[in-house]
Amino acid sequence: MSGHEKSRLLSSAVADQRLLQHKVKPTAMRVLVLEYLLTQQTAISLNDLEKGMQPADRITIYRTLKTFEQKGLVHLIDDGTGVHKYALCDDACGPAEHHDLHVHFYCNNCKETYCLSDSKIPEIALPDGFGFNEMNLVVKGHCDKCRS
Amino acid sequence: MSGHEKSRLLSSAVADQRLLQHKVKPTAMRVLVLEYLLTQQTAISLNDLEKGMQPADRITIYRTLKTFEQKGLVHLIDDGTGVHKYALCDDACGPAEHHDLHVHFYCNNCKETYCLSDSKIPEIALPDGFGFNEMNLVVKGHCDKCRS
DNA sequence: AATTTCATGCAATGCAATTGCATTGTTTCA
DNA sequence: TGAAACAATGCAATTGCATTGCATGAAATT
Repeated sequence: MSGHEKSRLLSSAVADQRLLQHKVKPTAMRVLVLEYLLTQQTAISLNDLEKGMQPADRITIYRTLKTFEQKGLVHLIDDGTGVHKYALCDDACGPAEHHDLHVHFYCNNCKETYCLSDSKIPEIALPDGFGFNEMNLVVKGHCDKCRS
Repeated sequence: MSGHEKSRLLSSAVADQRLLQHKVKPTAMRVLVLEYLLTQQTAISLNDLEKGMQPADRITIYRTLKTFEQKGLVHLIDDGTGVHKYALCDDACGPAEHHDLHVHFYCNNCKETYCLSDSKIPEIALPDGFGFNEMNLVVKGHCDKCRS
């Protein structure tokens, strides 16, 4: 390991830890992506991620996110805009299943997508014979910043 | 008006009525699309609509659906598959707003998308400062046909 | 050191939504 | 009625994004 590598690892011990916990090999790229995600308050698209951490290859980021998703670090959000958004999972998420059954909020004004971790999705009464597996609830409106 | 045209109009009085109610000029194309939609039990994609009523131009169907949506005849459903689905609205829908705050159900087995008109979306508690406008709730699982 | 496995980067593909433009049909109005 | 204005249609082309193929490079394992 080079000196540069070592110092990088030291400065990103948190990210490394998190990667290792989820059995993801902490490469430079992955640490960078994870660190960037850690700075975000809202979900982010591949495009914005690419812009924010240039120079970095779009496809590599894409595959990194896919790996993160499979290992339970990140969940993919479909907010209805047509473009995928990504956000860090709670610690409780693992490779087998995501525990992100929370509400997502899309602000029609600033176009940001929030994870409302505290707003749980209530029970829905389904017609007879229908069996529940997963669900996706997106609320749209104006966020706190855009209303004040 | 030709005899053929007249008989067509007579046989599709229901569709014509519905179009006129929503201030949509009942052209041949629009009547055909609406009649096809009336036969559907589940939401349908542009692709399937095109296949089902060939020969008909894909783009024209697309724009017809867009018109229907704007006039409150049809609502567009984002079921998370990435392709848009369309379904007829309740009579209560108008041009200004859609009253389709019902749950949509996607069957992971038969890939059909249902409008669960009777399952209303419950109140969601949002964080302070967040204002509600619209919402989209998609439940996924297995439908009644695929479980029996 | 050699082999294998994994990560990365670039190019290319695929799919669906959407737009531009020319043509045709329909309404309006003098 | 006839011409102008407008709306609907059809075809071609474009866009935007997700996704895959393939070749190179790095890392781990023996």
